[in-house]
Amino acid sequence: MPDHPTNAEALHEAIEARLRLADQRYTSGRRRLVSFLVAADHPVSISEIEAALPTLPRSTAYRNLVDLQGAGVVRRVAAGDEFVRFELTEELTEHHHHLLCLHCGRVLDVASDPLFETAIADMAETLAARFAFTARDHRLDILGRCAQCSSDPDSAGAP
Amino acid sequence: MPDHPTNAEALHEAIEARLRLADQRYTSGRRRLVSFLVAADHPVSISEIEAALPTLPRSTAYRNLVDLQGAGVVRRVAAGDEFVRFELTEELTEHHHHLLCLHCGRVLDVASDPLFETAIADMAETLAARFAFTARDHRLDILGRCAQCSSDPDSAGAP
DNA sequence: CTACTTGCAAATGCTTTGCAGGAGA
DNA sequence: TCTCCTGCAAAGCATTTGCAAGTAG
Repeated sequence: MPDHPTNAEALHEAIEARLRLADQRYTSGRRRLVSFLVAADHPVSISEIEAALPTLPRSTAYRNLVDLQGAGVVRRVAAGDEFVRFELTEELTEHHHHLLCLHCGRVLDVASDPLFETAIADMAETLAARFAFTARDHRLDILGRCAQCSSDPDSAGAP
Repeated sequence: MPDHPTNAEALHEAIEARLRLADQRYTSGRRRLVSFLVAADHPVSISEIEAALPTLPRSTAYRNLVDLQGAGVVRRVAAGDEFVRFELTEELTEHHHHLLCLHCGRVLDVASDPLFETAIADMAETLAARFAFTARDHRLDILGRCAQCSSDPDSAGAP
């Protein structure tokens, strides 16, 4: 029984509510942008957004992403060591980790599971304690080679 | 018995060797830059480098960092969601993770330990398998609040 | 000597911003 | 109708590059 929105309608309502709290509106442009983020099962780059929503000017996309971040709807993802990407915050989706393909730059979402999460949180706590650091969250990225790049050695470039 | 260089001299020799392999020279400027990375116990940003090595022009610093990356001496670190930072590769230091202060942006290195590493590697393997992804490495970032920012609520800004 | 490096300045390219018109509530 | 949003064009900035001089080997 997660406290996450469980269907598309509830999700959009939750997003609209968050925007309202920030005195912002859930316009059709923003809705298209968010819908794209929802449909993608991975963090998306600006160029993916541009390709998917050709009628949404870049400057508007950037500005919307800033606003959506401010409202706690979207967060930046520092992917490989390359491009900035965006995804819905975990309050709207679920906690997950990322698989980063070192070959093509693809980023995949992978759900963790409660056992792993407990173990990771414990480790994080232990490591943080050494520096009197207060752990609030963690991020686990797995670097390697995706299925496509394993079977097709010639593919290259970020998706 | 790590296969990492264990003292400063051996470290610089290892670095010089790597540069040679890439037909590059370990000039005094590069040595100063590397020494700064070694002395820092955390990933450093361009502005930190600039402050520490005022006589090293930015363009040269950038170019050196690119070359050092190519030689496997340095790697980029996508820290919080903010600035690019650089650190020595783990072949020259040791595997470690990062504590990211959400308040001031500070990034601290924290060594892991074999038990944790085994556990994390197993998890990574399990999660990767779900996508036929070949895990090669992992990255664990712990997000929270550093000791300084916990005691002094007013501090702000990246170091 | 020959090839790699450096420093300056100019160019790039992503991201942000100013402003006037348009849209949401 | 008041406030927020959008689009275009211009501005900002971190990073990269061209080129001529410097330097390591």
